[in-house]
Amino acid sequence: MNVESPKRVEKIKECPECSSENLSKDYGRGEIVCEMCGLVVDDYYIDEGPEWRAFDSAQRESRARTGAPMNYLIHDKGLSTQISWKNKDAYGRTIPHKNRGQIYRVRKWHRRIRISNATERNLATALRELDVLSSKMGLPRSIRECAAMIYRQAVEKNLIRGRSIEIVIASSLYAACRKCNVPRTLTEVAQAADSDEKQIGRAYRFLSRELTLKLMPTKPEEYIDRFCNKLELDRNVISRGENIINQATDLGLTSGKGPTGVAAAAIYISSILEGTPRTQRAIAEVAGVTEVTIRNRYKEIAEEIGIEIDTN
DNA sequence: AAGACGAAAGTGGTTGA
DNA sequence: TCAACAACTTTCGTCTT
Repeated sequence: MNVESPKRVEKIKECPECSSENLSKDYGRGEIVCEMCGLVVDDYYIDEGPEWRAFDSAQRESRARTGAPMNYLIHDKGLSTQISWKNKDAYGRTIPHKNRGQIYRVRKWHRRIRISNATERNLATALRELDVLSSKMGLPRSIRECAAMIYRQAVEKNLIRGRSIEIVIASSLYAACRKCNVPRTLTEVAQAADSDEKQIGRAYRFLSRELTLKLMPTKPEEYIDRFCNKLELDRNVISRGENIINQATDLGLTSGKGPTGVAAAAIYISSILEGTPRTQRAIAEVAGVTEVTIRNRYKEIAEEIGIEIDTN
């Protein structure tokens, strides 16, 4: 862990350029930006004090640090050492001249073994990228490892050629999330990776076909928990929402429909029924769909299930 | 002013010839 | 490779509270 002190030197209160106090924090990028003149006041904004515990995924996400823990998941698991270029032995004694040739050869081979070929080098940078990306998204270790495995397989099968590491890493991560039943939407991954959603999607489809990842289409209820957390809705809404989705699924209302849209509609209905309504817009935003889609879904569902919704 | 509603046109992806 | 198609989005005007 390349950790320096978590306390930043001092808190910056105003923009040095225009002395405005409207500074906004961009956690995704780790920057503090002045809203008046657009100056990036601090581009290494990471820590804002301790985050003690995270009770759920939303909190973890909002509290997580952006930086990359540097050690695990590095291609050689961070276990490598380098032989120093000083001609000293472990006790600091100078190595006699007659042994220098030997030491030199050892060093040379040691380096060559460590990051020998192109694939290993590729893997090294890729896994570093994976680490950055997944900690940005607040994903647990198990998913990183899953993504790393997928990526390794892709490397072994020579599937990366012609695709950028960035894109393949992002799609491996997306696949891993689905495999572990903690789906993130393609949009979310693309935003965090700061790259093109279409490319990631294409790479993902390619990977899943070539590696036969056999991933089922995502089920709407897997989104409910996370969306509800973001909307600060309690357990009752979540379980009622899941209930609604199950009913809708039994009635065949969900097949062919976008899972996020269905989840959003279920949450909408459920939040109203539980007395803690959220606006369509708010739900649409966290779910990554439009209000119109929510409307269409929830009308279908409400009608079939026989739930009446008063909008008064 | 904010939220919900719905019509109409547009978009990107899948399917089948 | 192309066209048809369904799902979803965008946009915009209207209605309600």
